[in-house]
Amino acid sequence: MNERKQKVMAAAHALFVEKGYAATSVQDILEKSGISKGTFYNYFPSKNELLMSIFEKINLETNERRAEVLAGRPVHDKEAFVEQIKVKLEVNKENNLFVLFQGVFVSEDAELKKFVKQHHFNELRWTQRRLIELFGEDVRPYSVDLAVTLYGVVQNTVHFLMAAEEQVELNAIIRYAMRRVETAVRDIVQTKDRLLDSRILERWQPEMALNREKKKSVLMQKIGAMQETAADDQQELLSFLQDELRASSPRLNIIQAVLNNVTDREELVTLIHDFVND
Amino acid sequence: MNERKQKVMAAAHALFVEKGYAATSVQDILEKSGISKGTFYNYFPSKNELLMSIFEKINLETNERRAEVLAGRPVHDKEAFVEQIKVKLEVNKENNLFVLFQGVFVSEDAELKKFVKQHHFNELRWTQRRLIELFGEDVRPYSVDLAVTLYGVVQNTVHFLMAAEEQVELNAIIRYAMRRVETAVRDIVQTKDRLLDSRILERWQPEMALNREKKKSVLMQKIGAMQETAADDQQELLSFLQDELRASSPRLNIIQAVLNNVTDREELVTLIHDFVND
DNA sequence: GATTTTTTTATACTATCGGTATAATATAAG
DNA sequence: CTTATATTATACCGATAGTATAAAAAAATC
Repeated sequence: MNERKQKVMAAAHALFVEKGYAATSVQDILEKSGISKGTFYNYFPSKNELLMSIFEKINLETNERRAEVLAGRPVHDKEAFVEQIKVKLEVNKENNLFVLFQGVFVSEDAELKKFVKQHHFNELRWTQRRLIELFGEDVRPYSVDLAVTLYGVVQNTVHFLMAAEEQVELNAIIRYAMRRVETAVRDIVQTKDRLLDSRILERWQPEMALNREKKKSVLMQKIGAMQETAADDQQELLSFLQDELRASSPRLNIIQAVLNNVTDREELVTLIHDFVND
Repeated sequence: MNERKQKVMAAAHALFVEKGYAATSVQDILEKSGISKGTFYNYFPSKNELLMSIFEKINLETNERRAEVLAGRPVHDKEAFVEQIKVKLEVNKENNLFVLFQGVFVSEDAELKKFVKQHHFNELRWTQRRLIELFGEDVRPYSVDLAVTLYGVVQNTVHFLMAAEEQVELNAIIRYAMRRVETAVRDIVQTKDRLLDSRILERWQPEMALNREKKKSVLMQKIGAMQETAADDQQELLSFLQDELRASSPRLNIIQAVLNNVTDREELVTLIHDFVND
């Protein structure tokens, strides 16, 4: 991406975190990044689209950090899960996402609302999947309930402490919530106490799945493009990546290992992380 | 209050619920209520102040409905508690408060933010107190944790279902959350697992207490003013109310009974409800 | 009933907002 | 060198919350 455009995004990002979305005018962004209004609207169709670009960037980074946390550890590692939750909360805090998301709900931009809603659903689906990995298939029927509960307790506690201007000990909060979930799991599995259909989120997936296909396509094209200018030994690595990514369940560790030996891999790493963590 | 002013509030309230706060312009309110801009800014110093007036009115009505629910039932009646929680959620839904509150956080009006924050703390304090009434003094050290948990699970589930455009069965959600809390209570009391200091909200009370003194003063003045134009038999009732309200723990049932025999009691009922439920 | 005071109205105004339009200028590519 | 693209400065649009003001209407006072 254009270096200059990235500079504008960084400036806007800083202003949004500092003053909030609504309180930051386009004029502020122009002055901070030293560009003209024409250039701004050449880069971004609207202020809302700029915000979405920033969200997307944050999201990519979050997924990468979460993948790193889990790397080399079993999926049922509870400590890894706590750390992964923590990553999200840290990102939220660093980027003042709580306030930014609220600004979105106030705006009348339907696309922006949908974007944030989808993001929330993705997070719940991720939590749901991870909880099943943690506690086993027995909890699958209750996985949405548990995800909503965990998410609710953690988020509500954090927001409360922030409103009360108290120190927020993320580790303590997450571990506390996890202890509550563990007790709830035993209780719920035994009494078969279910509130929501665990497949309720699948209805919100198709669009995502399409999106995934698109990402896959972009990824394959990128690898193809790289192959055209690559040396022979690189060719082999890239071909292998293509095959492995096309598999129904790509072996992530192997991909990671191969990726480390690809030159000029920056963009590719980003794309693959995005694809794999979707 | 001015009848005309109330009509404006009702019109604005309807528009806010229908279109949201930010999307409703002052001009919209003028047209719907058929007043001029000058009159509007004579009634309300700003659009934000109008919103606060509406919040306050909603809050009074919520407290009244909650008091009615509990009337004549023991404080440890779990079903009554469920109904009281439901009252709040219904009010939130009817008035689209979730979106309205978010609009507040986006606005840069510090007073408005403070107002909503205080409202949230009051709700938590209320939940905390009721949970102790329900589960006994043993849970007091953990009452904030439990209140935040209950609140978090219920609110998050409701918001999720609304976002997913699913039907929201308030009763089922609240009862589910209560079952989780009951299990958590046993677990927590046994393991002495505490996250937050149960007195954490007391720090946010002094201002409330001042506010309460102010309400008391307004109430006493109102009764005094009514005495000046009242008949002798009314005088006695009003004097009794003053004495009783000054007591450290006013006997609510008796106040209610006496109040029923006061003529022209509308405003008084509102003030007393507000004071008593604070 | 006349006079005074208060409330309401209509209208024009300010400053700011997100976004558009355009003509001139600078930079890069062919 | 020429052409195409990117950037700039600037004026503009419609909508926003809120202010100012003078005239008209309503209410209160004498």
